[in-house]
Amino acid sequence: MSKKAKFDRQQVIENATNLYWEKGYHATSMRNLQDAIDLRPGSIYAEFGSKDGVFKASLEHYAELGLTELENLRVQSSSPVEALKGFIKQVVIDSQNEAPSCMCMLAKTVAELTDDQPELLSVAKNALKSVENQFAQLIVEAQKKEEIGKSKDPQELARFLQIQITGLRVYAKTSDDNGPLEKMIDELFDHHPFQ
Amino acid sequence: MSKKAKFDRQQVIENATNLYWEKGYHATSMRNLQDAIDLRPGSIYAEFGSKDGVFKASLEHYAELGLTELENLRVQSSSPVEALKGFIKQVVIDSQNEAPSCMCMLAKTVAELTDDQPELLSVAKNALKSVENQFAQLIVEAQKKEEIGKSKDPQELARFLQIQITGLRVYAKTSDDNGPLEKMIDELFDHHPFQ
DNA sequence: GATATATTTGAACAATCGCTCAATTATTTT
DNA sequence: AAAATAATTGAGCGATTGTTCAAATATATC
Repeated sequence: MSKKAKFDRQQVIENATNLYWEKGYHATSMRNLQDAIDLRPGSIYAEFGSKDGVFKASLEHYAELGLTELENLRVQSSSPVEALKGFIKQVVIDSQNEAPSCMCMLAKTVAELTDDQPELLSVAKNALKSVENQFAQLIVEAQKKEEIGKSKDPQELARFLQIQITGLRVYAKTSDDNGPLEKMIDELFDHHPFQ
Repeated sequence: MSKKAKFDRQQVIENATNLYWEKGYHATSMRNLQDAIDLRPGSIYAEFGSKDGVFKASLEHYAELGLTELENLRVQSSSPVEALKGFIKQVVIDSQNEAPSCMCMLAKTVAELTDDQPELLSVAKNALKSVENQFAQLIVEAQKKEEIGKSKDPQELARFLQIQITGLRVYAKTSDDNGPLEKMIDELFDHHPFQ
């Protein structure tokens, strides 16, 4: 005695993520969103509650995307350091052609939002921390395989990588010459604080 | 036979900059702006033409602020490297308490805007490049004083610093522990690519 | 002090904002 | 097929957006 047929929630979130990722939180209107995910207001508000609700779901989906990609690269490669390097090359270099924005959606959100949106800001910060923790885990693994010195602090190295990625991605948006960036990525693990 | 008395243009731009710097381009409305700079629409549009016009003036003022601050630090210090380090500490650490936002307004703008605002995006990119060039100039000076090896490419080192600053400032917004960041800044010039 | 002229004011424009909800549609159970 | 119920629709709410402009105001010249 009810109607079950529904839109594909995963597909809706994916489309919403791509739009928010490209335009950012404030520049994306609910009408932009309605077009992008092909849903009428009633359905959106029944499912997500508000514009913020859709954005929150998008942030979480985006973070999940990144973590999954990192896992995939880890499985494909026999070396944790190679997986990390591959991930960084992908987000800094490849994302310029493929992704909705060459910016990291989480960093972009942290940069854009203020304390007027404390919950969304918190979601973005926590997601960045999750990625950092995943980095640290791969670094621990690399230490076990003697790819990285065992005296190094994994969390410190992971934080260092986060900072490099954020800096590199913003810089990539200001420049059309990837050469210097690729070189920086290639050399990332060959010097301090890794060596 | 005319009326000359006018608002203080410099003060108006300064107030506009502080608001835009804090809230970003899209989250700042013309009415927010009217309140912050205490001008009615007619005066604003007569002077700046549009919301974009005010933002452009703010970006240019912000860039000028940074370049001036860098020059001041250079004069105060006998060492170009110390001036650079002081500048970085100021924007990454001190800005958290003092500035409208701990983010760099230029990086924040590059991160937020898309090709829908090509001119504003271009102004922000060019301003970042100006700062980078100023870094390079200080590095050349440091090489003459043997503070940095003469074999190093000043533009490459300047680019490296820009990337570090951007990464560090975004990270600072996600974390409340400045300790690791201060340590990173202190060690910045002691390793590759500087040494 | 009268006149001319530039500046400043604030009401108001059309468009869009996030969001609501009565009405319609589609599915499942009886 | 009828009844029950959940999902979907889209018109439209009040508020806010960037911007305009006629009217009011203030200053410089005569």
